[in-house]
Amino acid sequence: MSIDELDGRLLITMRAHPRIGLTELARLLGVARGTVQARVEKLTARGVIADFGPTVTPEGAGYPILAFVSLQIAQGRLNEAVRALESVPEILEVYGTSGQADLLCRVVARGTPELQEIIARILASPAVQRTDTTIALSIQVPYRIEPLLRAASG
Amino acid sequence: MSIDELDGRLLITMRAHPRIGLTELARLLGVARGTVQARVEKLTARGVIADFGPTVTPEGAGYPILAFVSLQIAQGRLNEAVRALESVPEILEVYGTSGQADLLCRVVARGTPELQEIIARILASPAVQRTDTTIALSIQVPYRIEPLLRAASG
DNA sequence: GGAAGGACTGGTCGAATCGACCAATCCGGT
DNA sequence: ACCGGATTGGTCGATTCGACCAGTCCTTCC
Repeated sequence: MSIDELDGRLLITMRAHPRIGLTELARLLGVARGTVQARVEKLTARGVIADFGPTVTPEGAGYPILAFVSLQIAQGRLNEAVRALESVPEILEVYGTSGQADLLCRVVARGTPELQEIIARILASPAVQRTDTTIALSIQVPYRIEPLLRAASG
Repeated sequence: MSIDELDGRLLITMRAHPRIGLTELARLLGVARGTVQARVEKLTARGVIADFGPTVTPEGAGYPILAFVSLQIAQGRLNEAVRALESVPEILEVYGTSGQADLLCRVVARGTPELQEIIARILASPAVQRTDTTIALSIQVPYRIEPLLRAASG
């Protein structure tokens, strides 16, 4: 269920050099190319590597506003609420949560007026009782996974 | 600052077929290969495509617990707090926020006991006054970017 | 109206990589 | 001691990349 030291170095190196070939990757890691090939296949099969696709940033695509919206849902209407949220493309991910709120949504928008529209659209669902919006004013630590990989494998 | 229809189809196709070559990609999109090549270069230069590296899932790497921790920071000690958070590998991203809290952290852990340790480590910084932890109990909508790309370009 | 610049097209070229094989070796667990 | 999985080091053909090139189309500017 976890990753070993070679897996960690492999993932870190692949992320640092995205276009690297298996041949040079094996050279950097100090192992045979077949080994690298087998490891990558396993990591992909186990779901450690979700995909190799390009990482698209919403900011770059014209959505500079980021907000976290927590929702309180009417009893027994969770699925109905989730279906409504799924239909909003600006909602990037939704988690069921512990605590005061029931759902937590990561939302992006082209601007603050559009953010207001999106929140209004969320509230339009009768399953949603209350919303609480937190706007991300600044990025203090950009998303990173390398330190975790080092900690998990080193 | 935005993306056009061809950019949108390009990104969606690249994410759907990560290992696709420029040749077949151009064929699928119905444009010349040189065009695809130029578009990809521009999207990368503009930051729309952050990287081509593999997407590593914390769950797969042995960190099944996901939580959002909001922090209240002592006046004028924001940078000090951020430095402390940076040193914790399980903290994947941190945003400065509006509202009651000052910072919002995305945290992963191997288990709930370790999560408690991480929160304790966060509170160990004198710049951090109060924490409020929300655990993600379920994934209602997994992270997605394709609907946004369709909306942005279509 | 005409000129200029950029984007797109369709083609070719050599270098490099991939993915698949193979037999031999190493290591841990039974 | 034995067995099986993992790793190694090597080769093979097919595919792709990245760089060229000249020509056409469209938009913008003079």
